[in-house]
Amino acid sequence: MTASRVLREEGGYSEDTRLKVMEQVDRLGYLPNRLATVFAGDTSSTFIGVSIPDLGNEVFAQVLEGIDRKLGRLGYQSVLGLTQHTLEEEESWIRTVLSWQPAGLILTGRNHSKKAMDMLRNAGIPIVEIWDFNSSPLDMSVGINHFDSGFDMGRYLINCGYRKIGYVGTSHNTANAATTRMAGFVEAVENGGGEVVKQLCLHDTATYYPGFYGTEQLLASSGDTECIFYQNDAMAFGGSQYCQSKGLRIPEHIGIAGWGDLPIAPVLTSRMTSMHVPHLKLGQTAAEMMIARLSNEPVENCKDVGFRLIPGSTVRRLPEA
Amino acid sequence: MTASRVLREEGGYSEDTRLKVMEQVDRLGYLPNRLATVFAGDTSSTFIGVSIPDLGNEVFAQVLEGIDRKLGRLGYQSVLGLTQHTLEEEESWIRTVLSWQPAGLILTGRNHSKKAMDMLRNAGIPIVEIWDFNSSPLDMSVGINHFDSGFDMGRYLINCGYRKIGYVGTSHNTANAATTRMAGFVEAVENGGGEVVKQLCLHDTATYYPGFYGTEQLLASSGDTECIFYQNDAMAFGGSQYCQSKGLRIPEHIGIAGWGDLPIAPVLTSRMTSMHVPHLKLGQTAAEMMIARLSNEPVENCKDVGFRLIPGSTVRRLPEA
DNA sequence: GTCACTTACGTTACGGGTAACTTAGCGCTT
DNA sequence: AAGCGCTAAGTTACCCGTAACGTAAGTGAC
Repeated sequence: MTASRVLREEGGYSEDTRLKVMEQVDRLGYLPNRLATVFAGDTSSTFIGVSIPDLGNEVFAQVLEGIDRKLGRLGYQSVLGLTQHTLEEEESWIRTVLSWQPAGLILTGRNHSKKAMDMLRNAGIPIVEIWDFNSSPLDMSVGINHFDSGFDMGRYLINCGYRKIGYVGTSHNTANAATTRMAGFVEAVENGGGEVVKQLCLHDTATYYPGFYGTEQLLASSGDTECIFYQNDAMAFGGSQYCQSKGLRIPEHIGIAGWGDLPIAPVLTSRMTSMHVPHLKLGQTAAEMMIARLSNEPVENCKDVGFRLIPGSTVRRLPEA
Repeated sequence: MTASRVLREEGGYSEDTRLKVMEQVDRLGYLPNRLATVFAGDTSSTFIGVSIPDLGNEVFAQVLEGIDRKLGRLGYQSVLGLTQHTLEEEESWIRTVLSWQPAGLILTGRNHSKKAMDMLRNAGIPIVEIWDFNSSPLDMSVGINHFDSGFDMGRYLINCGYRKIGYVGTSHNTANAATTRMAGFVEAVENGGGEVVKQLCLHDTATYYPGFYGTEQLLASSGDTECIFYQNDAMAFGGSQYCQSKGLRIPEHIGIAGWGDLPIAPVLTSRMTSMHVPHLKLGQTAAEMMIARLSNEPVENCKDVGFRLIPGSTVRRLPEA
C-alpha cells in the first residue's frame, strides 16, 4: 500500500520510505499493472479505440497520424481497427474493443450497424465520429460537409465552362463520404445545366492505379468527356498520367480535378485542381475533443473543419465573363 | 458462474439455462469485461503493441496496414505508438504499453534505448523487430537487409556508367534503416570508382516536397551531379518534378533513383528506377510470426522478405558492355 | 438398495491496485 | 499526565471473470 502511494506520488510517506520503494522498483524492474487499476474501477483506461477504413488511402493515414500524435502526447493510446469500409467489420471491432474498457472511441463515418449503435449507446463513453460532419452525432463529431464539397467542385467545373463531366471513384457496400461527395457533385452539375456523362465506381481501392485504368474505361465509353472529377487526388493523378500517356494535354484536351490535396500536389509542375481538407488537423481536433470530454472540460460537440477549393491548373481557367 | 460457462460455450449447462442466460444478456446489453479475465491471469490479452516511426511515410502506413489486417482477422488488436523516429518516444511508449499487459510487441527498427532493452527483456512476451533484418534479434525479426539494398543500388548506378552521384534523404538523431542504406550505397559507389558528390540529409520528413527542395539544394552546390539516389520514392518523385521544372530531362540530363516502389510508381509514364520491397507482406509476416509464437507453434525467428531492383527508365540504360 | 458415475449448477478464492478505514507513534497544548 | 492533532504506515474490501472444487440430483448396473 505504501508502495502504491509512493508510485502515485500521493503523499503520506517519508522520504526515507520513498527511497526504499524506488530502490526496490529499480531492482525488480517493476512495472505497475494498469489493468488492475482500471479493473478496480477507480479510473478509466487510457485506451482510445480508433476505427479507420484503410491505410492505403493516404488521407486516412494522415488523419490517424493526427489522432495518435495528439493522443500519445496526452498519455492515451490508440487501439486501431481497420474496418475495410464495411459495417460488419466495424461492428465486430466495436464489440471487441469495448470489452477492453476503452476510455473513448473515435470512429470514421456516421453510418453504423444497428447492433453497433446499441453497443455505442450503452457503452457510456465519449464517442467522436469523424470525417463526415454530422450535426446530430451520437455524441461528438468533427469533419467536413462532403455533400457541399462535392457540390462546390461541381459548380466550379460548370463555371469553368465544362458541360460533359465524368466521375471516377470506388464503390463499397455502404454509402460513405465519397458517395455523398459524388451526390453533391452530380446535383451541382445538373443544376448548372451540365451532364454527368458517366459515374464510374470501381470495386477497388481509391489509389493511383485504379485512377489510371478507371480513366481508360471512362474515356473508352464516353469519349466526349471534357473533364473528370475523381474521388481523390491519388486517383486523379493516376488519371492524369493515363491522359498524358495517350497524348491528351491537360487542361487543353481534358480537365482533371481531384479531392483531398495530398502532399504530392505541391511538387507537381501543374497544380492539381482539388479540394483542400485539413486531414492532420481533423485528426488532432478529434483527439482534442475526446480528451477535453474525458477531462470534463466543456466541449462543443460538433466541429466543421472546412475545406477550400484549390483552383489549380488542371482544369481550364474561368472564361472571361 | 453458469453464465460464464454459457458465454464461453464451455459446456456443462442445459439448453434451458443457456436460453435464460442469453435472454438476460440481450436484455442487459451485457458485454464481458475482458480486463478481468486477463487480470486474473487466466489468459493473456489480445493487445499487440505496434510501434511505427510515422505515418506520413506511405511505406510505414502500408506496413501497419499489413500488420493490423492480419492481427484483426485473428482476433488481436494493434495498440499504436508513433515514435517520430526517436528512441525516447519509443521508450516512453514501451513503458506505457507494457503496463497494459500486451500479448506481444512489434517494433520498427533494431535500435532501442538501454532502459527499453531492459524492459523488453523483462517483459517475457514475444517481440518482433521489423524493417531492419536482424540475424540476432531480441526475440524475432522480419525485414530486409538495408545495407545490401543500398549497396545493390549503388553498384547498379555504377554499372550504368554514373560516377558523380548524389544522395538526398532525411536525418534523425538515431541511426536508422535509411542511414544503413546510405552507408551501403556509398560503399558500393566508392568501391566502383565513383564519387558520392554530396550526401544531403534534411531535417524534414521523407516526403515529396523535401525531395523537391533537397534536389534544388544539391544541384546548386554540385551542379555536375549525374545521378541522384533518394531515400525513398516520394522524395525521388519530388526530385524528378524539380528537375523537370528546370528543363532537365530524365534520364538524358540526370538520373533519378528511388527506393521502396510506392503505389504511385506503376502509373508514372516513365517507370521509376527503384527498389521494390514487399511492405504489406512484411507487415503480414510480422503479424503471423507473432501469432504463431502466441499459439506455441514453431517459428523461424528471423525472416528476410527480400527486395528486388526495378531498373525502370529514370536512369540511363546499361551501356553495351 | 447400494454404489459408481454423470450432469447441472453453486461456492470459494484469486489476481493487483487502491479507497476507505484503522492503528501506532510522535509532539504539542493545557 | 491526559488529550488532541498530525503523520506514517498497515488492514480490509472491492472490482469481475474463472479455475478448482463441492454438491445435489439423476441414471444405470448389479
